[in-house]
Amino acid sequence: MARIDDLARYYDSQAAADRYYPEWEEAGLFTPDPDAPGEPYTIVIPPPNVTGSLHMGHALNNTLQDILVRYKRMDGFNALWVPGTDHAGIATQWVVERKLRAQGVERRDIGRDAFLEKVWAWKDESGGTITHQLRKLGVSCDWKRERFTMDEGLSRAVAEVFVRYYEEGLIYRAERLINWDPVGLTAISDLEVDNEEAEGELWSFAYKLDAPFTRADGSTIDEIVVATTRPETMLGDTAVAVHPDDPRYRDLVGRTVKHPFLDRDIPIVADAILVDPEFGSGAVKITPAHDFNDFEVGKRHGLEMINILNQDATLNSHGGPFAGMDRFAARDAVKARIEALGLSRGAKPHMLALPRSQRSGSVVEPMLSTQWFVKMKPLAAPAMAAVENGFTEFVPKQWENTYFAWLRDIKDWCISRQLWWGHRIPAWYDAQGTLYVGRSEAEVREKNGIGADVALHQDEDVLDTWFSSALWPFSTLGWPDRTPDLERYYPTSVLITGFDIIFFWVARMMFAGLHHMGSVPFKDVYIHALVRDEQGQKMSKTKGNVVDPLDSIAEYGADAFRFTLAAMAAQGRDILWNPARAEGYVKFTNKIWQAFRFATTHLEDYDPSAPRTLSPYDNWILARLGTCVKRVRIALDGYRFNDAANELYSFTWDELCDWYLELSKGTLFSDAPDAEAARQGARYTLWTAFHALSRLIHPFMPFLSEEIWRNLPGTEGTVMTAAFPQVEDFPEDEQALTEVQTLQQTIVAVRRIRSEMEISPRVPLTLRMADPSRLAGHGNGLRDLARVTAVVEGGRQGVCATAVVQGRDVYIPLEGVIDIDAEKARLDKEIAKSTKDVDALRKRLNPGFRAKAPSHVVAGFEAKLKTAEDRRTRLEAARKNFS
RNA sequence: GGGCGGAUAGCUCAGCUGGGAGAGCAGCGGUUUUACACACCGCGGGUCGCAGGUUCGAGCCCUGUUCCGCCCACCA
Repeated sequence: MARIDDLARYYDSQAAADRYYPEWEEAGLFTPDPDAPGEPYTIVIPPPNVTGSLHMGHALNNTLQDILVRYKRMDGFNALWVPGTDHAGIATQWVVERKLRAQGVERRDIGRDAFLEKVWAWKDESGGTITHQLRKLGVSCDWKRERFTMDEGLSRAVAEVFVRYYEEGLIYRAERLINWDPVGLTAISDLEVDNEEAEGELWSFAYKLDAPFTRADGSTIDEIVVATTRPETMLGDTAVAVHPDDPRYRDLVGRTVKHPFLDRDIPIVADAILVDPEFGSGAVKITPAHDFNDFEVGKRHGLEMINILNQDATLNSHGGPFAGMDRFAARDAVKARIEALGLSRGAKPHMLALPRSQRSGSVVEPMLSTQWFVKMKPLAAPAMAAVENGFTEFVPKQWENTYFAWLRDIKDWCISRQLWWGHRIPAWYDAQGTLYVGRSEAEVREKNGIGADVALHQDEDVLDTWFSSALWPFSTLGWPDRTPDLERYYPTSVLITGFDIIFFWVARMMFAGLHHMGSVPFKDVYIHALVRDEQGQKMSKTKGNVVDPLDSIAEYGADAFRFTLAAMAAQGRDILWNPARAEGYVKFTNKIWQAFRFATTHLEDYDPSAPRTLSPYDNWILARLGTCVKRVRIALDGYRFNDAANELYSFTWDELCDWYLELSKGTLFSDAPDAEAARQGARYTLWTAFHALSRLIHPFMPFLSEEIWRNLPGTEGTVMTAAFPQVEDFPEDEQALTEVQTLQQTIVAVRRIRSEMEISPRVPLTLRMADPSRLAGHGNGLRDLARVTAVVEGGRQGVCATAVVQGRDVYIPLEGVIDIDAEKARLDKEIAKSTKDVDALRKRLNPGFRAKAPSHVVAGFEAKLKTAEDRRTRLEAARKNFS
């Protein structure tokens, strides 16, 4: 049995973590049994990049998940939290490429297989980093079920989904205009492009008509002026578009202009969709192969699509004299050439959106390319409907708008990447280029009757990383097999993630889950904020403002660190990391620990079966505990992590420590023989309070709570699997609440008088009041907390300070203790305050209010007014005694 | 261009369905009281961005507006 001497003077979170975490893990406490009873509660982790390391966003994200999982597990749910990592195609491949490049090796030099070996080696080397860091945070995910997006099972799921989509016509291969990253040398999806505002110029030049044209009014026109921010694209121009109703150009539609230095005639077409006659010259050069709008125009008018770029964005042979030049060099060269020809028609500054690759930062080039796409409209519709119908709910709800907005206008998803690291597309071609899609080469051969003598080669491309992430909620549970886990734990209960991946991930999981599982992948989606630095800046390595969660754990301990994140996680708002808050919560862990040490001194030989009587203090704190349980549950059930944390904080500090422990001391330290039952009552209450508190704080502070649990007599096993406290365990007690409230107000009143009149806490005081019975039995409390040594029946006598507690006068005889002026001044201040109070209440209780406000509200304010008026009357009476 | 947040005490932020404005930190004053000075006791401090409106009553609802931040978008 623990004695206080066994408990460290200060709580050591790190030591507790090192002691308990491995124990929990080895005992299999993170690993639920699908056959075990209990309603399932499932969370799948947003898989971090396998070779990444923990940042504050992860820390917040996983702390919140762990709080929920621990809470639900304790509350009787069959709780599963599936951890895992993502192969992060582009990101990981690039890291390895960079490492190789440092050794002077390019991936193409060593070839695909050798390169992939290097990536796997890197994955094996650094892949455990982040999961070990997560353990430091204390997360209770089931490491036995840890998955990786490229492990065997998940790769099978990817192939399966690909084939099914393909067979249903939802995946197709086509030549389309896509976003091309000329540095990464791969196609990327719309989401991977960031548009950056940039200053550029809108530069105009003239296309000469093939022959001067005499118009109906007799005038002659020989050129048409177009404007562009990317002059080099004129090398790929195959039309000039004007608005069909534009009187300036209407008569030119159908004629042609001559390309100034390429052997090409360019038709003038009418296009009402693209052309805004108000903008620029009202004529638009059309480059169908390098501009998304122009591409559409090209399709509408059957224009030739001329790709002028190589993969690295140098000009290809279609660039004529500029072939081989970089696109930006070509831009200047083309301009110079046109200027030299006297066709330049001026330029003006122009703000433009520069599309940049999220990964490489290079300027993305719209490029005509054959890629694989997922047809989105048929998948998006059910995904929207599921949220509209409430099968999945976002918290906070406003994010549903974001979700809808994206899905509503969604375009087909380009899923092929010209990378090596990732799931290779399950498609094969024979020598004639015939395409076969299947789960494996063997299946393709079998299904299509292709013998071993016929060579097949697999598509070189891999899939967008998010293609596999989209399957995460069911692929991790064993799909496509109907595993016990899948049956039991799908759909998951809640997804906890950041708003930045609502499109990338959440929406895609929604449609994948609906399509392949027939139901939503999660019931709730809790969207949490971004963790920023103190100035509200996004944390980034280049800014040097990154706070490393591991440093924070080392500094504050995982318990306080987690509590800080939870306490700061107000819905719908970014978290500005504030070390002062963390320091404050370190003190909170200390406070709990010290209080527990105190409790321990009284629980050494605690015998729960000993006869006991409960004091009003005992009943009071137990009732308050019940309220705390209720509020914490409501808060957690509503994903109000900060509310739950604040409730625990204020209950523990303000009520348990500041009041109950102090009030219980009189009993606990009493050596009166007849106080034994009361002592046992106080011990019972102490024990009960810490028994409950350790469980209540466990989801937030797993190690501290375990340390308490283990050292609390009469507990068994681990707090991790103890039942989360129920409201019903703690009876309400109106009488105790009232009684203690009276006592508290009296004590506070006395303390204030002491403080304001500078009466030393050592000077004992007497209270005089008309009805001392109201404080009967609270002599110890008054003595210990206010150093009031006597309460006598009677009115004002001699020089007294006067306080009004709950509408009754309380006198404190101060003969010889203070000077009268101090009490006068104090009373004047009180009266002024009271008057303000009364005035405000009278104003509120105007006729309109009385007539229209609900009667209980009116009654409430009337009572308040009466109290306030009474109080002022009493204070004024006290003041008169001095005048 | 469209959409979404935020603006509340010196600082950092809570404030759920409208019912006399809160916390932590900082500040000021006091206290070696038998768990804790990482503590205890007390105090001061806000026209809730601005202007209107609805209401008996608005930090909260409506309209407008200013600043900050974010997301989406093809005006050449």
